[in-house]
This record gives sequence, structure tokens and C-alpha cells, in this order.
Amino acid sequence: MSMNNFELYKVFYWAAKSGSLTKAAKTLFLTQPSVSHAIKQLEDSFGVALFSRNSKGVSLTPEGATLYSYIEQSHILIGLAEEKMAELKKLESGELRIGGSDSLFKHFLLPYLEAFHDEYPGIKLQLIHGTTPEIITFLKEGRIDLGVVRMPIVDPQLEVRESIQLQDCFVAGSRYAELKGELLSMEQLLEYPIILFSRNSRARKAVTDLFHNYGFNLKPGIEVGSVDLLIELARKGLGISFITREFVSRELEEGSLFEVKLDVKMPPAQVGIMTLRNIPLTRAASEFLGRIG
Amino acid sequence: MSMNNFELYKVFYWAAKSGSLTKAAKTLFLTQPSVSHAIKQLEDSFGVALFSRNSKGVSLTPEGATLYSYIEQSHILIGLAEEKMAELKKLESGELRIGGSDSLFKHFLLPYLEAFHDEYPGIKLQLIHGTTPEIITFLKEGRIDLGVVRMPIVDPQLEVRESIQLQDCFVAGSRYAELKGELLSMEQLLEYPIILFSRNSRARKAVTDLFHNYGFNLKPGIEVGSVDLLIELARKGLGISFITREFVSRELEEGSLFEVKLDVKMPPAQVGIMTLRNIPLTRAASEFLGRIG
DNA sequence: ATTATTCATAGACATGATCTATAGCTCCTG
DNA sequence: CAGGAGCTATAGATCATGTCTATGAATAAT
Repeated sequence: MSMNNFELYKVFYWAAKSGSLTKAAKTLFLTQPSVSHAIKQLEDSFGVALFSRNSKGVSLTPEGATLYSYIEQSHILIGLAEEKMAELKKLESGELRIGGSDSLFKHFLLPYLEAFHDEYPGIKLQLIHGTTPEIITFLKEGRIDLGVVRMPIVDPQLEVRESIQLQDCFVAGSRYAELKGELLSMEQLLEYPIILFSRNSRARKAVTDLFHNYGFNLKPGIEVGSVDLLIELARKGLGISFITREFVSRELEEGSLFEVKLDVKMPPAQVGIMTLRNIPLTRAASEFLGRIG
Repeated sequence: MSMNNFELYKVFYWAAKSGSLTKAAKTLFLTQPSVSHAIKQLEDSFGVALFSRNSKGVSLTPEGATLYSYIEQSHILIGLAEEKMAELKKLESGELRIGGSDSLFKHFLLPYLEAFHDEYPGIKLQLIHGTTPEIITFLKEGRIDLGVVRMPIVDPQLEVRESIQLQDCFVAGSRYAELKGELLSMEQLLEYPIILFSRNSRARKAVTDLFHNYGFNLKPGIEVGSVDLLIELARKGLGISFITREFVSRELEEGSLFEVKLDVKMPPAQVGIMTLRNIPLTRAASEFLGRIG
């Protein structure tokens, strides 16, 4: 397994392709003797003549032609590889795989995704939704480039950047219009039917813990599995929904929902963007990260 | 069209394949820092990370994996090319294309061809028959590696090696038994029916010219197109055949033909082996040439 | 003949690949 | 927890190898 210097094959390729050592030299920004020498090295290493030299240039011997048939392919592949890498660098191709929750995609990431896709239409976007632990697993398995979840994240393998803050709150529809403008205590709130996100949500755990710290037990009248339902049920007056305020900004503005204020301050939730520590980011991923950072 | 140093791709290949710069270094008989540096060069040139470094070695980033898919192919092709060249050098493959006349193949070249094929069964033999001018054309067009014809050949583009001598003579069968042992003059010979090779043969021209120089006109009673027929007709007693003695050595020995001696010495004919001047020979061709030289 | 090509060769030179030495990091082990 | 055994990165010195210049030799065209 000796293996010649691959650089020699580049010289051979151009010499064979152009039928002239002089031309090959020009293409490669070398001098003619360099090319001559390189070819000689190859010929010596194989113990076979590759070219016949004549006064107008060179032409391949049968053995040289055999070699060329392989090297040409090989050379083309390298050319394609270099093109591809340039594309990847210029974000003309590649993919960006992001893990997160559907609601974060919809209410937080969507405008960034649109802008990114407009600017780099060659990058394939892949959105993978799952719970926070699932997202972490996907990251570690290399199935996604970025994970977008609620803080806090504590995992030594992960590098987490804090992004925007989200503020959770309680909202209700016209059915509970009497609460508009009021400042409720936890106790007062608990007299109303509460709608919470289903059990394994981190936001739900956070609010349940908060109530628990104040000595109250927050148990929902209704549990739902999607943010859309959380909104819908509150509007229909089935209860008071606990939800991220930013996800209902439209409804709050148009007045179909209003915030039910508590006298206890709800701690804000950070959105964290996770990447694997010490694993280099894809060009696409690092560009995207720069935009949402 | 920048094109990295191809040697870097060799390093990249082994690093990616083994997942370890240290192992790649061992494979390539380099030190680990060299490999590290080479990879860095590639990464810098692309502006893209190719590996993520961890404590157990390295692993490809998505971009690195993309590059690898091209480079692996390319590397395999070069490996195949080098194997192929080694085969060609060791004469384990390749081909040998010889041009000549059927009778020279059969009576002169055959034993060499047999021996050559026994020793190098991987070499494909191609025998192409034609007249001397055709053979020369084939040579110049690169369709054959060697031409085997009768001398003299005068062509500045050709390099001719003289091989064995052939002696032309007249032979007859038992029908003309009375001539056995006799020494005939041209005049006497011409009283018998003469069998000659067909018009465009060089041997025929030579003997016709010889007779002409002595003031005689040699015109055949029968013309044939093959040496076999020349022999056969002489044996059957249809005339006296002009033929190369070496081609009928078996018949002369077994007595089915005998030589009709002339008092004029027939000039010997050289066999010439032609190659193109200044065009390197195939390994197979030069080996074969060495054996018949 | 003369000129303009081509490639080959020899020897000087300098670039750049490679080396040594060292540091930093992670993981494993006693 | 300390120490060792992996791994890769970095810096700087070194020297080999690729590249150059200068020249020659051959061929073809003018």
C-alpha cells in the first residue's frame, strides 16, 4: 500500500487532458519542467511509460490511457466535492435541523425561519418536535443541529444560549369578563376552573410548583395537549387558561382574551437554544443561531 | 478553479475512515501534528469544520460527511488505478496487438505467442493480419503495437528490428521427382508450371524482379492466396511452388515435398519487426519484443 | 537556415510539509 | 481526588521536496 503523492495525479490529469505539458503547467500555475518532473515521477513509480512525447506535445500510451480513465473520474469527484463545499459555505445547500415544541416553532421561530428560508432557499429546513428530553436526545444522537426549549437546561454536554423571555400568565374570555382589570390572589383564582397543558409540560410543572410554594394545590379542571386548544377553550369560556402570553398576543390585542392578573409575580421563562458543547456547528446552524441570538 | 492540494484529501480520507488523527498519522507514516495541520488546512480552505474533536478521536460533521462521500469514491478509484498499473507492469493484464501476415503468425510467431501466453495468461493477444502497407497504417493509427513483416521497410516514422532470415525457394512434390537433386537454370525451371502467391505479395515481387534481372519473365501457371494452398498444390503435383522454405520445413523433412534447386542464389528475406519510432512500447510489447529479438 | 515550438535535464533555491516539544482536554483508574 | 493514558492543538525549528531558472535537444514550420 504505497500510494503516490496524489498531487502528481492532478498534474497527470491536466497533462493528459490537454495533451501538452506546457499547457498543463499554465493551468496549474507551474513551470513546464515541474510538470515534466511530476510526470516522470509517476512513470518511474509505475515503471511504465504514460505518455509518448512528440514535437507537438504529448499523447497517452495505452497504459497512460488506462490510468487516465481512473484518474479522470477521481478528479471529477474531487471537483464536485470542492463545489459542494463552496455551496455549503455560501449556504446555497445543506440543511438545518431544529428540534423544539410546536408552539415555539409557531410563535417564536416562525418569522426567523421564514426570513432564513427567503435568504437561503437552498437550505433544507427540518423541524422536529418533541418534549424537552426528547429534543436533548435528538441533539446527542446528532439528529438535529439545534434545540429550542424552555430554560432551565442543566446538562454538561449541552451549550445553552438564552434567547427571549416568555411570560406565562392566566387568560380568560368574555365569560369571565368580571375579572378584567382585577388583581386576584391565588386563592381567588383557584375558585375558577383552570385549564392547563398536559402533565409532562415544563411550563405546567413550573406553575404547579409556584402554587405549591405558596401552599396551594393547582389542579386543572381541564387538561389539553396543544396550545391552540388552550386558547380555544379559554375563548369559549370553559375556564381560565394558563399560557405563555406571547403565544396569545393577537387574542389579547383583539380583545377575545384578556389577562387575569395575579397578585403574585409569575417568574419569567427563558427560551434556551441548545447545541452540543464542543461539536462544531453546521454553517447553516451557526448562521441561523446568529440571527436569533 | 482553486483546487486544494490533493495530498490533503488523502490525509482527510484516512482521518475520516479511522476516526482518529493519530491512527491516520500511523497509516500515512506521519506524525499526529502533521495530520492535524493538514486537516486544519482543509477546514480553513473551505471555511467549514470537517471534524468535531472529542477525547476519543474525531468524528465527521455533517459537512465533513458530505465531503467524505466524494473523497471516499475518489480515493477508491485512485487505489484501483494504482493496482491496475501494478498489474500492467507485472504483465498480469493488458493486451498485445500484433499485425502481420497469417503465414508469419503461423510459422514464425506461433511458438513465441504460445510461450508468451503461457507465462502471461492475463495479457490479451490480438493478431491482426493484413498486407505490409495495411500493417504500417495500423501501426501509425495506434491500432497495433508491433508489426511483423518482410524486410525491407523504409519509413522514417518506423523503427525496424531485423529478426530471423527466411529463405525462399521452389518446391515440388513426387509428380516431379525427377528434379530431386538436380540443379536447374532459370530457363529450365520456366518449362514447368509455376505456382505463385497472389499479386500483391512482396515475396512474389522479389522473385519476379530477380528473374527479370536475368532477362526472364516469371509468370505463374497458378496463383493462390494462401501459403497452405501453395503447399497443397505442390504436393498434389499441380506445379512447382515458390515458397518460404521455413514454412514447409515439415513437408521437406517428411519427404512429401523436396526443394527444386536453382543455379541462381535466391536472396534471403529478413523478417522485420516494426514499431513506431519514439513512441514508447507497451510493457507487454517490449517484453514480447525482447523474446523474439 | 532560422525561428518557434515542444519536452528533458541539471542544479540552485525556497517554500511548505513535517518534525519535536509541549500544552490542554477528557476519561478512566487506583 | 490525584495521576495516568488517551486524544488533539499549537508553536517554532528544520529540512526535504517541489519548484524554479537556465539550458539542451529534437522537431516542425517559415
